[in-house]
Amino acid sequence: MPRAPQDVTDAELAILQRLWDEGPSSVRILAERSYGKCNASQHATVQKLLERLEAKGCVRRDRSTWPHTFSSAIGRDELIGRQLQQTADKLCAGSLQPLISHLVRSAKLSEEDRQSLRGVLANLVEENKKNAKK
Amino acid sequence: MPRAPQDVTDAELAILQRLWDEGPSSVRILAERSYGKCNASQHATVQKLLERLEAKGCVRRDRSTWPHTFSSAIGRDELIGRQLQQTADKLCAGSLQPLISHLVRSAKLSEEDRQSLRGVLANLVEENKKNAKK
DNA sequence: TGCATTTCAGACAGCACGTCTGCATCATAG
DNA sequence: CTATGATGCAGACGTGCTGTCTGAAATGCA
Repeated sequence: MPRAPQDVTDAELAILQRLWDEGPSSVRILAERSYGKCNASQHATVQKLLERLEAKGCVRRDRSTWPHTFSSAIGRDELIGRQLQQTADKLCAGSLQPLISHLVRSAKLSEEDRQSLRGVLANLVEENKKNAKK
Repeated sequence: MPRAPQDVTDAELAILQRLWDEGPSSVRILAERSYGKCNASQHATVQKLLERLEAKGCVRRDRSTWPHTFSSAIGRDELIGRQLQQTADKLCAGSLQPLISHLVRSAKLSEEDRQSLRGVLANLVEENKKNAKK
């Protein structure tokens, strides 16, 4: 049984983080921020990672500029969701509920965290009522 | 930069699931449940996976019986926690809070789910008050 | 003792992933 | 237009993980 490739690799993630933090960039900018005074092969490495990220739909490439400008196609939050769904698939038959209850039970929540959670829950109840009405 | 090995591999996880579902077992039982009428090499494969799981502290081996009896050393919930912490480390600088808020916001929660969540939250508040008192 | 089962150590192939090389392409200066 | 330097692109490579497999030693039993 062959192994399944990861959706976003560690090195790829490092690039994504930079795009999230610093916005659209060229390959050179990204490479220099990562390596500092990058040489040719390091430059090519970053380019390859971007190419793979683009193939995975995680990065957009603007070919109208020169050099090309890369920007993230998914947000941090979206990637979090994918990762969570992945662990849910592996460990909970796809259900996210066990993850939630685990987190709420085990995580050290600050008072603000609990407040915001209660708020979100209340909103959910509201929306639910609306949906039920119509 | 070398890649980091996974903590629990897919094939290893399949073995763990069986131990969780069916309790302590011998290698043969596990192999037959996985392959059905397993041959020698499949038997050895399961053995190797158990050996690696033991090295990772996920499986206990009782060498006083013959054949050895294997049982899971960690629960499903504990592994969930490890996975969650891992994604938190990668995407949220180690904080679990963003994971919680993402789940509560995005997941399709049933009415019971929300009820139980509210209950857990209330309990947390209670405990917090107690801790604050003493 | 002979036989079947299990354990153990190690080898192996396939592949993911990060890296690197060579060449084509483009923009700009002179 | 040509020279020059930066960039894009396609593909190869090494390392090491992962699942699988082989062979021999160890164990229990008739």
